[in-house]
Amino acid sequence: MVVYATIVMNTNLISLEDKYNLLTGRLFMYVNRYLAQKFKNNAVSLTREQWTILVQLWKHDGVSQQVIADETGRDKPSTTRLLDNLERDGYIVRKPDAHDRRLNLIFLTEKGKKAEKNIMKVANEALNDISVGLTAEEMQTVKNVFEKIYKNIDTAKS
Amino acid sequence: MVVYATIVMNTNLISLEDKYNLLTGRLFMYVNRYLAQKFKNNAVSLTREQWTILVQLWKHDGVSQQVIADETGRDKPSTTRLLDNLERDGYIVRKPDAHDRRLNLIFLTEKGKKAEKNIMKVANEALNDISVGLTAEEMQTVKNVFEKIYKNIDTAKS
DNA sequence: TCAATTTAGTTAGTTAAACAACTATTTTTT
DNA sequence: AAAAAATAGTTGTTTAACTAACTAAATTGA
Repeated sequence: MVVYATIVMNTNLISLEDKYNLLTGRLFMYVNRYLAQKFKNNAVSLTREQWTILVQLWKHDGVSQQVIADETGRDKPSTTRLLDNLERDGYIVRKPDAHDRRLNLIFLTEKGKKAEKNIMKVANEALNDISVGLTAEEMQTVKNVFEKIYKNIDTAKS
Repeated sequence: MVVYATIVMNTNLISLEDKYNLLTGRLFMYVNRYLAQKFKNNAVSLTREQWTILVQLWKHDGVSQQVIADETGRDKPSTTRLLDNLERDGYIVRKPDAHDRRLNLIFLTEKGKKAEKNIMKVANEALNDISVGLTAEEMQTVKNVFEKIYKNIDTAKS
């Protein structure tokens, strides 16, 4: 009886309640909401999703939509529509690739390039606001846990 | 110079890159996708969001929409529409409160009650799949970090 | 008591994610 | 070289989040 209980505990140390609370997206809903508020209060008219695309483009633009989709973990239709809105709002332009006519290469406009400094200032403030009091050790653990979960999902899928 | 660098490091031990990667919703997107896939493969025709509402109702039904909104961290319009779909699909019914005619009380139907066992079996499998190899200590740290972030957001808002 | 405020819920409009189905182009295979 | 398969991107449809504006009912407070 005691032995059995021990075995169960060793293979499943974490309550379903905990897993439920940690993995079902509430934190991200709140973080998203906070970032949106922060953007709004600082006259940054971008969504979090648009911002994640721009973050990639500020590292390197002139890449295809598929590259951006992969870098941001989205599917193609979601990426198409995010880029539609970023193009409409003048942050990016699509240019057909000269060597492979299936590809659109995505370039930042002047507006898109100039926006980086202020937007990242606001975004970094938001990230700092919400991570007050976190230690490097805690952050490392969270990072490891997230990595494990990514791998678990990848394993389970196949 | 060295002193200054030390001060900066002590108050900001965590890289922006790390904060960005951990707090911008990618894990959640993948978890959501995995849960949706698991539901589909097991003939559970619910979204993650609908499921989180049912989880609350399985604990106690007969509560108002506002209570459900608060319990699941959503605003009222989102809750209204999730309940619209759950009602359309026969999992719940709305009944006006006899004592306060502003309130709709939400009750599980027979279908809603009977669905619990199978749906939670599938959901728990998914939660177990993605948390393979996590230790209780890691989980506790993640829990603490999430709590800190909740508090930070709450503080920063006001 | 009755006007003002608060609370509960809905509706409208925008953005985004998912899947499926589609076109156009390139690459592979035979 | 031509058919088949793979790749890039778009469009349509459903679900869900957010904000703002709205109706109805209850509470408050002058």
